[in-house]
Amino acid sequence: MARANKTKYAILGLLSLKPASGYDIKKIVDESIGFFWNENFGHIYPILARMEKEGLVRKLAKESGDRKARNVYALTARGEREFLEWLGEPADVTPHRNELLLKLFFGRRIDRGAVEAILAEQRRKNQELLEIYGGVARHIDEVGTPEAPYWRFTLDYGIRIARMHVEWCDETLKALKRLSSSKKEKRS
Amino acid sequence: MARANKTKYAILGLLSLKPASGYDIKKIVDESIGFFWNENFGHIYPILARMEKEGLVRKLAKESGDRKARNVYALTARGEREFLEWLGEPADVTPHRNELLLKLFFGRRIDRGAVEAILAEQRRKNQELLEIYGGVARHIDEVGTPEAPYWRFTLDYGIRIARMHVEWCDETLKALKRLSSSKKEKRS
DNA sequence: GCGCCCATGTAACTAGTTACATGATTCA
DNA sequence: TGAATCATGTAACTAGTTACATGGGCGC
Repeated sequence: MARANKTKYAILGLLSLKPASGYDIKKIVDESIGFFWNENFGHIYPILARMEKEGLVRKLAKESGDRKARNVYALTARGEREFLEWLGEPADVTPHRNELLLKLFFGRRIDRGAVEAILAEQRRKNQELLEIYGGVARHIDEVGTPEAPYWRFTLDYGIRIARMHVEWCDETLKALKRLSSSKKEKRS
Repeated sequence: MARANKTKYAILGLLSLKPASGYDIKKIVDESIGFFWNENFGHIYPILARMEKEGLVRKLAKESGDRKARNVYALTARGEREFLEWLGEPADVTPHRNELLLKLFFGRRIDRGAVEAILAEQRRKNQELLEIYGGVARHIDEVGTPEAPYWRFTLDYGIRIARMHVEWCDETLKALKRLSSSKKEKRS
């Protein structure tokens, strides 16, 4: 049920908002969905070419200026259909492969201080994210386009997850301290 | 700084707990860290072979029974060193590529009901996870091995994230309803 | 003229998935 | 005897990353 080639759907989605070049796509990804998505040129260009062959996207005529070899793509009807089909399907759960948890799972193999350092660093980074997100939220609320509520939902998700990280780090750090002290008590 | 080939470190970590075969590794992953990690045979076997060539793991002598071609691997000193080195480094933030958020970002392109269905399904699956985790928590608390606290930390993370999902789904569903009603008001 | 951003692309590689082939053991 | 599980592995593939090559346009 879950589909592979997520890059394809991300590109179809962005093109469904407005026509864009490969370069644009990369920029839009970085600037607007960068906190939960990434793409790179080495993948975007070949995939655009393939999608054109498959009739999902088409190259628009060069802009009047024609100043450069800018290949601007737009969705075709088939591309639109395929995008909407994917969009209506339920999304995967199971965000697999969490390296932080993998490290923590093996945490007993290093000294407590090292584990604490990892958690502290994680907490710091997420606190940082929270501050950035605050600014983004203000920005979204200002624009007020019809898409804005949906963008706001994704941002809320990001905020909640960062907050959850901070809280979990705090709790885990506390629990580690308790671990240490109960060890000491046993020794005495 | 962030290292690729996460499978390698997962395998080194598991072997650091006790020697195991490729088959064992797959089973351990599924049964104990399956909620945040996955591996498959087609990757495990080649990578074990490669690590043996690199001197990170070594094949133990066949067990006395010798009943079968079971290749049991153990860490070498070098493997141990490499594992600990990785373990001490801070973990990545940025859990990239969240398909749920990608869909939601484009949510305005489908009707409200379809978005609600996606969220409801997501909520349901996470509620389900929460129940499973409850059982796992009891299990961990019973065993009481020295590793148990660390395993408990990873599980707490899973619980928090599932809870966060449920809450966020609820809030987002509410917000969607508000969106609908404000549209209607404007129309009247 | 130099550095920076725009812009497209290819090549080489690594990681990871899926499907398949093979055969032993265990137990109902 | 036949299904389930144990056990190893290969082949073919897809996705995704990194590094590189190339060149135009713009502003200082």
